[in-house]
Amino acid sequence: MTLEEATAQYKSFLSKRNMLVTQERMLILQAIFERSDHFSAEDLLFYMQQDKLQVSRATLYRNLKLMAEAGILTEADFGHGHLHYEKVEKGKPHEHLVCRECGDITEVYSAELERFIAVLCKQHHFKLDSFQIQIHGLCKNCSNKDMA
Amino acid sequence: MTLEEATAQYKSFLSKRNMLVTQERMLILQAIFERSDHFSAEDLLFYMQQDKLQVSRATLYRNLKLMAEAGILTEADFGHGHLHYEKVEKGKPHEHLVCRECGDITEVYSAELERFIAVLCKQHHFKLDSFQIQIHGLCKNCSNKDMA
DNA sequence: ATGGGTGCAAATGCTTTGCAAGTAC
DNA sequence: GTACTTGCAAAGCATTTGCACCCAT
Repeated sequence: MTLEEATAQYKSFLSKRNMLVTQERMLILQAIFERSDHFSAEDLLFYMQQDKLQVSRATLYRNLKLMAEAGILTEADFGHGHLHYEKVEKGKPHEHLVCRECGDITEVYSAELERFIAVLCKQHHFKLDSFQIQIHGLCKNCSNKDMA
Repeated sequence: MTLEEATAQYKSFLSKRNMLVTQERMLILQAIFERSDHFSAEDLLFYMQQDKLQVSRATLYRNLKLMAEAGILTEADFGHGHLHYEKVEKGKPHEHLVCRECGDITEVYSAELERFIAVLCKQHHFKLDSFQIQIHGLCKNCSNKDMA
């Protein structure tokens, strides 16, 4: 998704809800598209302040939640005490390898795995919204370090 | 795992670490075995206070973390603002269906799914500690209610 | 003009921590 | 006796909220 597409999608979402297109909302969207990785609300706040993109903490938190509802971002909790956000991408993997040593998060994709999730839901008459798979352990780098 | 087995395992863990077997630790263990489901620290605190099992909040939090390290409990974060704990059971499923409506958590098991996780890790040279699969959506009951 | 939006600071909720007193070994 | 533990209250951190002022429509 490009910034332009996201902007269009967000504006449409906002107008459907009778919500306003504010400078702050556009600034946040822009800042998110200058980053490509996972980020926390505080990360983005810091980043925006560096860049002199002025938005208050409260507004940022309010809008990250809103953008998740709008389908621009996904929210994920890796048990690090804060939420992670990332841009929604078509065909984005939902599998995360979280390293307990360096905290690094690698995304992986397995179509087969995803097919199984769907089957599992069907079996349990569960209406799937979203899913995430968190795999905790040691990444390649850190397990090499461990041996040294 | 029975209370007796868990007690033995915990005592062995504690002595390996030169930690003491206190009344509080035994009370907490006991309380956990009186419950079968998922619980949060605050749930358990409330429950224990009802039962006149006196343990302070600080001690409870400290010991839940410890019991997770001891392999008696597992910690899971479903993005509800607090951690969930549950007793470790041999062959316990790691898949959770989390209902966005009623908050209910159903555990499901798929050996096939678990096999895929292992393969995925191997492919990425990732040393697996643990994993969890969270599936968010509407449970059978709530999706029926929705239609009404 | 007017209803939603923003910034600020205070509040919240879960969890952690410093410290003095208590207890298992 | 001497660590390790506990309880208390205070601190910490991410996040939310009340409210007066502001701005997009």
